[in-house]
Amino acid sequence: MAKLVQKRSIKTRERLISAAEAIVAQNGYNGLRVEEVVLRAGVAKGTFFSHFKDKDALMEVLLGGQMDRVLDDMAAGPVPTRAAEVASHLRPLVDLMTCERYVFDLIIRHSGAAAIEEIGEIAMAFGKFQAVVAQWLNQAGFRPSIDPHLLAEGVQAFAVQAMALNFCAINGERPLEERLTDYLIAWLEPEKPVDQSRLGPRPPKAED
Amino acid sequence: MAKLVQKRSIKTRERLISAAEAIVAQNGYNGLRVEEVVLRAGVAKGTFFSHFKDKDALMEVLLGGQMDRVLDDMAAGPVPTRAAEVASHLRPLVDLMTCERYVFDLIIRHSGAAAIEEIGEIAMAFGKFQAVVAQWLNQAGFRPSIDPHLLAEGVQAFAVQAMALNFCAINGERPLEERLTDYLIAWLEPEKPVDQSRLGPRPPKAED
Amino acid sequence: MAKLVQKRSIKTRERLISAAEAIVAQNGYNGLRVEEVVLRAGVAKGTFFSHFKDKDALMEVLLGGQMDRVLDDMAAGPVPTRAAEVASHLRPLVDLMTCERYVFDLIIRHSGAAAIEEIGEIAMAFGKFQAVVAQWLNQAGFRPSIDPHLLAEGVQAFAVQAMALNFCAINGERPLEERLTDYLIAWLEPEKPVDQSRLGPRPPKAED
Amino acid sequence: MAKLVQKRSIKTRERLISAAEAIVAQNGYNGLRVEEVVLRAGVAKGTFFSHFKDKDALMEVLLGGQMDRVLDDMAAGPVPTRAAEVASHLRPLVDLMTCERYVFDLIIRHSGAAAIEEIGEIAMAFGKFQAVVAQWLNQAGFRPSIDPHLLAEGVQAFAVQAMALNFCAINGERPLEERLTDYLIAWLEPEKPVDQSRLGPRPPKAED
DNA sequence: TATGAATGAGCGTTCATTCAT
DNA sequence: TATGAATGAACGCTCATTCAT
Repeated sequence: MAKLVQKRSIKTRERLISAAEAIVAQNGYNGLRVEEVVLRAGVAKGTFFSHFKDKDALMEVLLGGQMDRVLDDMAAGPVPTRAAEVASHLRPLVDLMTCERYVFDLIIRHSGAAAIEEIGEIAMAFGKFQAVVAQWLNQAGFRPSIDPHLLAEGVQAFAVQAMALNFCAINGERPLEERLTDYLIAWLEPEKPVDQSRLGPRPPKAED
Repeated sequence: MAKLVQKRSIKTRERLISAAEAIVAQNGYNGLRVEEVVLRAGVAKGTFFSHFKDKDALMEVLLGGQMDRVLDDMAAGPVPTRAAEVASHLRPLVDLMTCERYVFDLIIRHSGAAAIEEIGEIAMAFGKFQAVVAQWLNQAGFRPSIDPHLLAEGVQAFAVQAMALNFCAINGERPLEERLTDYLIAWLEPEKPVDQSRLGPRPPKAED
Repeated sequence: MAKLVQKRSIKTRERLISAAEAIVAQNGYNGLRVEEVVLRAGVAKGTFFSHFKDKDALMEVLLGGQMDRVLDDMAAGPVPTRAAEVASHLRPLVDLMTCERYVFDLIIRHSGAAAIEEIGEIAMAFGKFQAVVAQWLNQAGFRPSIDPHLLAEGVQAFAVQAMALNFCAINGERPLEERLTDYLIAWLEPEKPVDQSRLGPRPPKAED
Repeated sequence: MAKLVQKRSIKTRERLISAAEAIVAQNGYNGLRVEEVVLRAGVAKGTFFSHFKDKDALMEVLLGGQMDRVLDDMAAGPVPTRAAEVASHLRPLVDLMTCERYVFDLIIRHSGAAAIEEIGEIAMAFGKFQAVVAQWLNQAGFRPSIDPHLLAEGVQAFAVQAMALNFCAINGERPLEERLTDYLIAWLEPEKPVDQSRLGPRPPKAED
């Protein structure tokens, strides 16, 4: 009996999420309106807010879920063996995170949990991301003297940086993946420096 | 006459900025309301928007100015010669950027210019940051085989990452600077890997 | 110029009130929705709340205005010379206050100002009511040994009591005005006691 | 078995009431939420509504019970022989009714029954109040030419008026009992008019 | 009786930004 | 430039009450 009641609740939650996903498919994440979600799900507004603290909480579930699926694919796929491959393997996640400026901002804002009780889906996804990448780097044998978790944090830092710069028209010329590749080569394969000619004209320097 | 008008205009702008600074001192950046700014400055709301394109433009002036001052100090100070020193030299900038979550988000959002015509104070400050750090790294001779500008971008990426993690209760134990130092050692002194025992509790060591 | 701007504001306020009055005429006070008011007035919701603190504030203006008009008529009309006349002269105000249960409750709730700065239209109307009635009683020479203001307060007390009882099905048989008349005779003409047969069968008493 | 169920039912009802009383003690009547009541009582929300028609029904039980106890004390106590004594004897009831604005409004709203079947605890308490006061007035011999029940209704009207005015900051200076005393002197002892100087600051007098 | 998820309908808020004067 | 009323488009909230199980 208690279970039946719970089932109803779970069903409602799923209907809300499905409705939201349908709207996102049409209008994008930024185009999602709580009003429309409850309309499509056929539930009352109050019901929405008894399932999700606020709109962001729904967003967390939606985006966290997407990230999770992408990360599962990444984890299931082949292990990249070179820095450039790491960059290209990150593509699906990067594409998701940069599909909308709104999405990028939201994910970054939720990338860490403000409190241990508040670990949301996105923060969890970032944890998983760290684990997957650390596993990759470990297996591929990148910089074995460095803790793979530290390396993985660096990969995240560079990925975020590359994505952030990608939203700037000023840096728009440079493809995101190319920029990320350069970062990762320098980070993961420090002994094999980036081809400097790619960086554009450079003032002569003493040590050059 | 034109001059008089200009003078009045400049004065108004200054009054708006002063008012804003006073409010920030009281309520923080996040607590700043345009309403209150114009109230304190004794002008109409519309006047605000004839001086600043939008609220963010004011924020840019306030925060960009702060960053600028900090960067000038950094540039005028001694050049760090080891990764750990780089981390500690970044302290003032890091402190400014992490004084409020709102400030961090805002600065990150404005760290790159959306368009070439729209380069704001914050984006400029990041340009300066890049220049200062590249200069440091160049002079200190970190990883000479790598373009100092790429290295500097990495320093920025790691600083941002360390700051972002600092906002998470989950990672709260670890001091920001310690974390950043580890990043920078691995990034700037790849041949001298991070001491892995630092990731947990750490006994004092002779070479410290 | 400042005046012109104010004029716009006054016009908007008037349009809100007119719209509200039209709705009340259709659906009653209880059927008034803020949403519909702004729709009819053709203004934004935010505008409503910059003119009225909340829905009750609008209600105060509407009902306070109505009360005011009724009281002006009362003041302009002839002075009642007997208690029964006082009761009948109060009719228009009583009718207004009992037109809806919602109205009665609201008026009672706002009949006194919670703070001196918060004197609303309804509280003011009650002040005026006191003045009008005191004037009546004074001119008519009711109980000259008693302060007319005290007498007027009593009239208010009895009127409210009669109205309150009128909302109870249990007391519904007795017409409001009849009940009020009995009260007022006993209050304003104590030497001329109420006809006791009107009160229904009564147990015999020693002093009867 | 039926008895067992009844017992359980009665116990549940009692737990609900106890929980409500505890909450009232903490947060006042106005701060009582059905949610919290069921939480404290350890039952489901629906259970509440199978014991009480609605929230007001609970309030009736709580407040009606309080009023009842107060009225029993009043009935058991000595009979007031002068108007001023009536006012002071009403004190406990007045205190209860004015402990919160919410309580006053609620009691007034329930002071009469909407229908004969719907006579609630509060309406019953008012019936009792009428009986007690009528008995007092009859025994004390106030205005013997007037039906004590009419007199008692007047006492209620004046008490309510005095309480209502007491909630207004505007009339805040004047103590409730003093005001009520003046009303009752004029109502119950019409031949002995209120000393008009009492309306302002008042010198001590011999006959007091 | 007991359960607790769902309801619902409107209120009030937010506050940067616009625009007619 | 200056004014300040008006905008707007959701969001979030309220919370007693209902109802299917």
